[in-house]
Amino acid sequence: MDAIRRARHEVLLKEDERADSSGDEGSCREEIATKSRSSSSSSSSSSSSSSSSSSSSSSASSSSSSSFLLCVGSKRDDRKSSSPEHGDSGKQVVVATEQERTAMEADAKESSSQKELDDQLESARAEMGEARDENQRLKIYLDRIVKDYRTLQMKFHDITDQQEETKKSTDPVDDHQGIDQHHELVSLTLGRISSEPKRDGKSCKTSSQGENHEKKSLSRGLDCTFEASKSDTNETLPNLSSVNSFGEPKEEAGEAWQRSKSLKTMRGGDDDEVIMQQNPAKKARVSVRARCDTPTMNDGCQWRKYGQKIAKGNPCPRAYYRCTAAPSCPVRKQVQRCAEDMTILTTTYEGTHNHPLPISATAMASTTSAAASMLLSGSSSSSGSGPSFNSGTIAVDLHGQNYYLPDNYSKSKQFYLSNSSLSSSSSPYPTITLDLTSSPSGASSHHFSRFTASNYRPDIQKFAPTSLNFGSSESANAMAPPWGNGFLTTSGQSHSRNHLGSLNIGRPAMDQGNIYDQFCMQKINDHLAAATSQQSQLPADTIAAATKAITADPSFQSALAAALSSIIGTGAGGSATGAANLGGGGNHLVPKWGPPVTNSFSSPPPPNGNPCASYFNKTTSSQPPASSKTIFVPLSLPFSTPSNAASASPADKNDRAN
DNA sequence: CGTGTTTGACCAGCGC
DNA sequence: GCGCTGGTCAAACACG
Repeated sequence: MDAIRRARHEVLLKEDERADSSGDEGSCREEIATKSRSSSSSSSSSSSSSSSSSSSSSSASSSSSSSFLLCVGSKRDDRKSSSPEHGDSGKQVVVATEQERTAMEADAKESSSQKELDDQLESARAEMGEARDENQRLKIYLDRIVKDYRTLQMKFHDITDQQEETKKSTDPVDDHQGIDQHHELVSLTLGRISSEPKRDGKSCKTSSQGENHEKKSLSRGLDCTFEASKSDTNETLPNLSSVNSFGEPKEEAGEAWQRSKSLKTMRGGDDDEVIMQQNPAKKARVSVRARCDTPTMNDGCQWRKYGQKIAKGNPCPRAYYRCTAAPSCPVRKQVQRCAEDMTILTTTYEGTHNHPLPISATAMASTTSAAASMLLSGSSSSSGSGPSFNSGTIAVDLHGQNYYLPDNYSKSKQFYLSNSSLSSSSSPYPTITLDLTSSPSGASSHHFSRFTASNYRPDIQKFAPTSLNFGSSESANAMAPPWGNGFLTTSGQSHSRNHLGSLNIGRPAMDQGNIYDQFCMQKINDHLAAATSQQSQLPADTIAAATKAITADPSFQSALAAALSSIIGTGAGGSATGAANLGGGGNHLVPKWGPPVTNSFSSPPPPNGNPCASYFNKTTSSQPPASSKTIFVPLSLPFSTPSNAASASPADKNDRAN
């Protein structure tokens, strides 16, 4: 009781402190104090008629409630102490009985009020417990961060020491090795270093400076916990609390884009400018390669073309689009056809929408955001690619869903920063490529997308292809492909029907009213998060583990079946309504199954001669600077990939049949 | 007339 | 400093 009272008093004191302070610290204590404040204010409002919403200040109301609590205790003590007085004398007895009667009446009144107080105490106790738990969680999280930081710091020192030793021991003429090691160090710099050898050479020239810079970058990245990258100049640290609390990392890419716009294009207003100055350095691009006959993939967003260029090395023009769903939306995309296979459309997204998206656009937005987050977080975590790098998690916020990826996830080197895996080799942005043009072959793979983040290290060729199997081949056959062309750009209505059965990194798009999709994706995501959080020894198998977890869940399977039936049942209803971006293919609502493709790194091109796969093989193997790593991550990307001759999947047939 | 596209010009970054 | 390239702007144009 005493402890509770003390704790409550502490809470109230904190409330007073909060009332006094400006509240810009954003620390854990502040958060708890905030929580306690809300709880205490609610309890105080229930206890007394003068609620906190009245004209009296919050501190006054809180102090009154605290004194009230103390008063209750004293009354109880008075009652106990007054009882022995009853049997002293007859007169006193009469007086005592009268007193007792009045006391009884008072007791009756008090008992009711005491009940209320007990309730309040109970609630306060519960609130305190919650606050304590929250505090505990935050403490654990903070400890983890500090631990990670120290571990990485030690690792960094080890690496630098090793580099020094090797530099001393090896022939100084052996520049290549030095460069390689520098690459290794560069990988610690959270991905802002270009892969171009010239720059590396330049970095080697100023090795000491480079090391300092790298250390600085690393430390800064660690300070920000999950910040992916930093530019070289004058960046300010982002709001730590916002990063650590996983609140809205959504804005990161958008802010990055704002920075990329440079000063001349600050038309977006003061807010954007402030944002740009606050968080200037994060830049992640997500490239999506998909077969698409239409001029652009239909990802559900509204885009306005603002430019077109003939990029070097590709006769196909590159189109520049800007999101027009909101005037200040920083998201842009570049659309370019693959030079070697004109059916492949490469869409590069930059930024994150700062506005509510139509349901039809959430899948792409979530996926790209997730990929960008993975890229960024993976880049920061890939700094610990050394063998002894351990501990720590990567948080990937997928539109409100936080995933904690163990460090082994990053240790598997599944995600890399890159200049770009696209033809724009000079792009300094980390780019992750989601290849939806093909899927791995094999019994366990049917419609998997390829999730590729190209690496800026050509000397590293560690591939960790991982395929996700959602179960038996029958169930896989029953599953619709992750990308269909149900998404309409301008209609704002979702007609997605074909994003089941695939692992959606982000929040899935869904038919309005089709909760099965969401449920399934939620299931998948949850399972993936659970599986990845449990992985410890075999990072390359973690997704497979997640798959196991997914497929092992009968509820998921039933939900999947329900979703499928729902999709099939309502499939005919989802018709294209002539989205502007859909072009001639807008009428085709046939889901597309990617042709079976084997692992592009270890296996020959697919038998059907998928040019995209061959292209990707080229990009990954024959092009030295673009060594990429690919894992098979089924993505729920409902692009419009209409009218494709290669589309002959069972789901396709089903769709046509319906 | 409003909206979106086209396209030449412009600008910045980078390498030589 | 110059040229190249990517990215963006904005006037002109097209379309419904």
